[in-house]
Amino acid sequence: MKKTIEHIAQLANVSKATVSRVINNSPKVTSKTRERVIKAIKETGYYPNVTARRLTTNKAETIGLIIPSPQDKTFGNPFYTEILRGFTHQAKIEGYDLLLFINEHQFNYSQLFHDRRVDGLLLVGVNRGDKGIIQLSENKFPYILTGKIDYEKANYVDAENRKGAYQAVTYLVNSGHKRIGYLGGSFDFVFNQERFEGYLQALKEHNLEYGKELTMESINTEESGYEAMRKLLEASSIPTAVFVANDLDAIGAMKAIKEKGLKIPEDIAVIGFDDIQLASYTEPTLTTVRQPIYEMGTTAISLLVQLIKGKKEGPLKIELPTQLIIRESSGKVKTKKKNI
Amino acid sequence: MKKTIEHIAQLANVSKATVSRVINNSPKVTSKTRERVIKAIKETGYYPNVTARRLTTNKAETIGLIIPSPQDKTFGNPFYTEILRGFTHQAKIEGYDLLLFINEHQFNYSQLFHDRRVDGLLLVGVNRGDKGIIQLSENKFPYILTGKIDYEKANYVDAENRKGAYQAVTYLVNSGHKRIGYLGGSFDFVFNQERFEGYLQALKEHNLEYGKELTMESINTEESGYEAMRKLLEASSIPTAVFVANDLDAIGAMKAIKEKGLKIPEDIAVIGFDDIQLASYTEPTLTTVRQPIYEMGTTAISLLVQLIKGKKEGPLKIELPTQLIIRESSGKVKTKKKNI
DNA sequence: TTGGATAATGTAAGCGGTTACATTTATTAC
DNA sequence: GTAATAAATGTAACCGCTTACATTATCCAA
Repeated sequence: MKKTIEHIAQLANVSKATVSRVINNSPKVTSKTRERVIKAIKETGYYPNVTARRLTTNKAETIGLIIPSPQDKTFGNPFYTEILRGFTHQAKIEGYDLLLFINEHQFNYSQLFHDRRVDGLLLVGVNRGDKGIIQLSENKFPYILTGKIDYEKANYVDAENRKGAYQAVTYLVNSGHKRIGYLGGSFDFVFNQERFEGYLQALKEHNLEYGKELTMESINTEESGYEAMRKLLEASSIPTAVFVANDLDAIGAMKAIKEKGLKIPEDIAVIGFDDIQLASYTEPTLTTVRQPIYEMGTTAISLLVQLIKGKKEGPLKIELPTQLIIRESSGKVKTKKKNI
Repeated sequence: MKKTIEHIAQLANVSKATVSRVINNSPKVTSKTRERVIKAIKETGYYPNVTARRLTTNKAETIGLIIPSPQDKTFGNPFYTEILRGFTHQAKIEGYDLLLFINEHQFNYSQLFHDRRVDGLLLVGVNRGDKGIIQLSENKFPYILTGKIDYEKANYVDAENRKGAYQAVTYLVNSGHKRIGYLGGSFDFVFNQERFEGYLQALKEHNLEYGKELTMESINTEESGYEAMRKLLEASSIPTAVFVANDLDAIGAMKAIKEKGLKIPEDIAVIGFDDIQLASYTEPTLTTVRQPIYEMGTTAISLLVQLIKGKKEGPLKIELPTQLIIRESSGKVKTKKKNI
């Protein structure tokens, strides 16, 4: 038996409109009739058809979540799982459904708005040069990014990448390190550049040397971190500490260091970025810059909903603070053999 | 300017019905009129309103994806990320949207059908005693689980857990191990029990000892694997090999073993289960039983769509084969000092 | 040329809600 | 008790599509 608002109306001996009012908690319904309607609803096990509601109200009640293509190795990063937790949690609170999409084959974001599939878009891991975002902005489609891109009008929630990196490297400097390497992801993502800039800034402020031979690119997987570190270790003069712009690379890097027979942190200190769960279980445990990933997720949803409802206007730019979590992989620089 | 099928009809000088036929590739439209309509659609940048279509056709064109609660530590497991890849990929192919839900506060699955929010449900990481599933089955709601539960009519896609575990342990036996430990997750999940049973079966077939002191429970996180292994190592007589029912626990276990000053695989061999990406980057690299996680994802979606379309009927029970991936963490048993 | 069959197109109802506006009922003031 | 006013409820149009059925156009045979 199919149940519609009509049936409930008949059962409760009222009009469809009244039933609708009860469902939507309109104040202008007598408690007597309200009870009759509620009784009818309970008896029949009626649930309003969301599709019908969405059609009349012209709202999708839905947020599109765009995640990086599965092809993209970075997708396996625990960062995404964690931020997803924040998204789902907050979306439920705000009463929005979350539609999952993968960003591949130059996926046309705008279409999701045109066919009324979503009210807003949440984009994760977008390339800094992505042109689709400009289109969204120009069409005034509500959207928010997790992470900055090269578009000054973009709405985003990010972490204080530069500051976090700066703090980490400063910590290394204060521990006596003078030759500090850098391993990080492609500048295709702004956060990677910012972390690098934080690293550079810390070096400059302390008049420490910087050179190409101290840095290596990796792509945010254990594998690439491993390879990058191996290359770095081939140089004639290797650093006494290395700041790695994300934890997965850091874990790979630690593997390379240990394989070379070097000790962490005695021979080379390592600091990562992210503070993924795994960071507490490496050997040694990983000192790292914690991003408030979960909170970035909930914040992003809240802001997006405000954009959707017109309670806020873009551009929205939020940066949440990071925190240096000190564990075993960082340490004071090894005192050189005193061969004066 | 809002665009509806009406506008296109006027522009192309045809009726709404004809436009609808063109959109839905109905064969009964002259190529002349079809072209006129297509031209009008292109000119206006018209996209059909999916909500309206869904209301008339009474289809949500949507699959609900239920993932374990964020509270649940296991959610961070790379297993989920990987299976998600399979889901999104296949859902796109089949033309279904994927709605993301989290399974918490005794979430009422059935409601999603009643309010026509979804056409089917895909449930990941469901507890073996979950009663909600019975309700789904009895209501003939299309759904599919990844992983068996205690309900013989349940539809599921799983891996050959027992067989995989059996192969792994048999491999250890063939490498000369006689005292083989087991570390695995709670029997709240059937796959854990099956893996344990595979372990037991292999022991029995080779007349090897088995005892409580050889096994320890963990919960599929590095942390718990670490703790469980530590406890196991406190026993008076420790195993020469340990089969760990999932990779994250195995990684934690390896940490505990190394911390104790023991070598892998010389002192204790370790075999995991899953073959997550990380398994290739541990030290030593982890021998493990590979599940076809991605394929489990695509298979689950395909089957679910067939259930939705009435092309198949439950119960549907699929088990995909596993494969033993041999890396460094397993090895021949250390030859005892020959004190005959 | 005509008529019957067939293909193309149009008409209009319906999907299940919401809501502006109309109508009825209750409340209050005198 | 009645009129004026406010509150509760009802009526009916509408959201933007799909589709059964009706109508018109096209084609072919006789």
